[in-house]
Amino acid sequence: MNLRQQELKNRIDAFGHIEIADEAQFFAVSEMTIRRDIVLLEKNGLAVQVKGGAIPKAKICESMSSSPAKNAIAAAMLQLFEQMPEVKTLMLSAGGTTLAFARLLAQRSLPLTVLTNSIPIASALFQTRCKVILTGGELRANSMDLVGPAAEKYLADYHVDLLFTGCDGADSQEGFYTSDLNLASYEKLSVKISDRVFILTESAKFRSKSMVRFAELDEIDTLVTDSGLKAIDREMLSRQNIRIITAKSQ
Amino acid sequence: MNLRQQELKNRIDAFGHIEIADEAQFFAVSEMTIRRDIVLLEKNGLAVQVKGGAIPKAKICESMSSSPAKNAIAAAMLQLFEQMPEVKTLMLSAGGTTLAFARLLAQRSLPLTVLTNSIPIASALFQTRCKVILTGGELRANSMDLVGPAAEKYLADYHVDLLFTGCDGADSQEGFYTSDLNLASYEKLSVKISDRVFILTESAKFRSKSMVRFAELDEIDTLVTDSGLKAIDREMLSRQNIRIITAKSQ
DNA sequence: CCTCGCTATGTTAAAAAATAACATATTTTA
DNA sequence: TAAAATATGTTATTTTTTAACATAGCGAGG
Repeated sequence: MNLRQQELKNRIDAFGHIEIADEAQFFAVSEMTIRRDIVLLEKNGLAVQVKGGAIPKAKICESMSSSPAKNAIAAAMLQLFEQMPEVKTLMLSAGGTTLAFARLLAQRSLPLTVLTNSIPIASALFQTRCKVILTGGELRANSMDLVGPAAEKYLADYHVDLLFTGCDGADSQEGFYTSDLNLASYEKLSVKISDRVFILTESAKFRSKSMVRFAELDEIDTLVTDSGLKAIDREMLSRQNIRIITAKSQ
Repeated sequence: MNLRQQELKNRIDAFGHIEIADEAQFFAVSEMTIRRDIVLLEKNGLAVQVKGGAIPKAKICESMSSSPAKNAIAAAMLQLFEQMPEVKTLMLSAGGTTLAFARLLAQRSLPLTVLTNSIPIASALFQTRCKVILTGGELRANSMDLVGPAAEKYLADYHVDLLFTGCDGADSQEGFYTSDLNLASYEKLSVKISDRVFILTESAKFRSKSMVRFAELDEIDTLVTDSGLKAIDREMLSRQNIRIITAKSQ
């Protein structure tokens, strides 16, 4: 990336948005050149091209995209949740499905207290009636979550009515897994401080145990998943008194 | 906002972006109608119009805009900072100028440990070589900062080489002020756990004390400001052994 | 029950912006 | 230094956006 492009990015960040015509004049080059610069910045994920110019690229924060499957699960969870008006405090662990749920929650703007270790979730609930408490901790390298001993120390002082969490792998006899060691330790503690635990996960996560188990079956209250869950898994989980909610695909 | 517009917003959030042609077909209305819906969403700050469609609006997170004055101060600070290679840990308090500094720091991507209570700052330093530690705490209503007893408890365990902070008001005899009571309490503690304190602030903040003092003059090491600082203030501060760095306006 | 005024939507023409293709200049590299 | 690669400018074409006007639906008041 050349100097002009570097500086253009700075200007986009500084001003919040730039216009192609202005920048062409500022740098004394043709509009086409600025256009090409913007396309390059967009390729590198440093800016977003809008009508007459460009704006800064939002990092994962708000822009983490969800899938129809995740939305369906989140919607089913919300429906269930609305039948629990007594719940006042909940905890949302970092994850795509829990983020989808947080976005739905933001639309309702209920007066809840939400504890989370996910910046995207905190961001989604920003400026709603929810009181948002973010655990402290170290920012993970690839997702905007907070983990580490500090986050856990923080958690130890809390108690919540409900925990909503996803998983990276699941097994109908063994329990629920995550692929990150730090995260697993954090999740284990989350389960401990919560009265009831809801797992929100796509059925595809079943039959693939990943690295570390963070919850055994008897710690789980409800599983919310899509219609792809195999009958045998359904049977096994029910036998362990786990309630299964199946989201109807959209 | 009607049902279609509400649902359109959901779809924008869910998919990360939508195309006008697709949505016109999906809702069985003309493209013009979708266009009008998008400009309405944009007016309400719920989405951003891009070339062939729309994307979700990033909340304050990344998009907090900076001014040339703030950038100039941040640039001066960076220059100073680069002459201190021995510094390994620093703390950045929430604020516009400190955010501008964090953005410059992100470009250098130095192997530092940064402690902050600001989500925008954490976000700016995400995926750089900086190790970012976010204090826990309650999300403030109007800016993406973390404050409250939890944040302070968190802070109490730390020690850093340098603190960078802004202020809402300053006085060359009395010290530095902020307008928020919770924030002041947090800032006081920040000053305590830092070896050296740098104040980054526009000269316009002088001669207007705001509500609560968080630092007295003898606690401050260096003031970085623009060329608008009055000679009398400059004199006063120097007499208290405060080093003054003047950013050249851009 | 009608008509006025309001709003939402659709249609079309004009304007603006983005793209693609090619020409020219500039830098790299062998 | 010449050839190749890269960067920039110019123009024509296509796409997207805007603006202006037409139409349809709907409720309030007569």
